[in-house]
Amino acid sequence: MISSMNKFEQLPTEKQSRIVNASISEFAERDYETASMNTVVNQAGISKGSLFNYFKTKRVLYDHIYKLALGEVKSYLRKVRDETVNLPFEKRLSKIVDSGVEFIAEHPRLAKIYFRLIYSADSPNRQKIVSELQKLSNDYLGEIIQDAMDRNELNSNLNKRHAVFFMDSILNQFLKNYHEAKSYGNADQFNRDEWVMGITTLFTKGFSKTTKARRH
Amino acid sequence: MISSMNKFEQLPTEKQSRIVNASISEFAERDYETASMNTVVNQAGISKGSLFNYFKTKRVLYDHIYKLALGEVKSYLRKVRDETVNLPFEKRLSKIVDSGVEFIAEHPRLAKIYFRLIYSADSPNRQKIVSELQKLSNDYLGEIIQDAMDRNELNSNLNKRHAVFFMDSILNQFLKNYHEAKSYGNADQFNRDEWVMGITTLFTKGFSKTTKARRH
DNA sequence: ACTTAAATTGACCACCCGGTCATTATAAAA
DNA sequence: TTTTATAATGACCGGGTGGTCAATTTAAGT
Repeated sequence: MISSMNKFEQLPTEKQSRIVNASISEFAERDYETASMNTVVNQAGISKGSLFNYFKTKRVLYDHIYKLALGEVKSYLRKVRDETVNLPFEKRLSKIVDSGVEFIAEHPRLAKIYFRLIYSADSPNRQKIVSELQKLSNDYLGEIIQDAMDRNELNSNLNKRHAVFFMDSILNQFLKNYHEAKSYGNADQFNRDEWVMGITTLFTKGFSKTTKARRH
Repeated sequence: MISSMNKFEQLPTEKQSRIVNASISEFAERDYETASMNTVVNQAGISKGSLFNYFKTKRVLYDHIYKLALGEVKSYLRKVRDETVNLPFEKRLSKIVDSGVEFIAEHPRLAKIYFRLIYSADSPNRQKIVSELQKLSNDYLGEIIQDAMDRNELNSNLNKRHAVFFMDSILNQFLKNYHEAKSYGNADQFNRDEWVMGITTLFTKGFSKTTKARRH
């Protein structure tokens, strides 16, 4: 197999992980334009020439790293999806939030790269990446919402595209805020259970008076 | 009054607006770190020394511009709030979205700066700015939600902090996507009325089966 | 041990940055 | 008109960037 990454992939794994580690740190800390290849080589303990031998340009290195981050996110999502297939919608939602929180705790730097991708992103190829992510989220949340509709937990007439969008907005924004609060050291203000309940309540019942009679 | 902006404010208005214009364009196009003072001076048609005479540093210029952008956004929000005090919640929400769309159409560069602020933001002072914005949104949407609660349009037991957060997430994300779709030339895929209805439906009724009996 | 091939290095390049300041052009005061 | 104060200029500075490549070190082949 003729991979464009050959040079890098044939390196001893220890060296590979030093480089990946340094790159993740740098791209988590600074956005694409301001991230420095010099910082990467210094922290990885290799020479500049070597890095540019393994990755022809900064762009290629960045592509490698963000794909890696996204891969981790995806595998986490897949895992929680598969582990909750039989649970009701509310429990599923709750588990998704939990697993997001867990992911952030375990991979804070990857989370930072992920949020940079979906929110900020003067990253190269932004348009392509964002539309890929929208498809991903659409497939993922779309499936979960469809399941809930099939089980009569959600209104089968709802506009799936809208529902996915709303859910995606809220989940990502919540996790991003949680992540930031955590890195600023005041995550304790978040009562996760309360928030999860809030989200599920919004999605199922909405916020209007439950006893209010509907006209006609 | 001893303003730190004196130098700039005492300039002929025509020159001021050339500088502000160029700065807005640059900070809309590139984020803080990569925005170039050279580009600004060239586009404004003034010398570098002059710009640094009016604004001591890049930071000071940026502060001036983002405050300007935020001021415009705020005045727009205030306007729609005041014009809709007597309308029901759903109509109000609809008008807010409309006015957001209108703002983006009229001030696309300011919108870009605004979204950069709330989403991306490796801007200087990010933490302070973001918390100011959260307070702003909290006051603004909080008031509208409170009004709706007072009129029995929304459940008076709902967690206002949550409701504000959810609404803020969805509104901003919707407008951001709309803005991006527009600048990529495919805004036609957005049926604004449908989306507004979707948002209000979510907020009032939620997405569960409406006929489903509630226990007790 | 000697030769050859491959991997690693870091000085170096052209370019751009934010910011400075001696010099020049402009306007006000005399 | 001449002098003085003020405003505008752009060459220049130190520093950082992504990327290159001749020179050197390391490893492999004989």
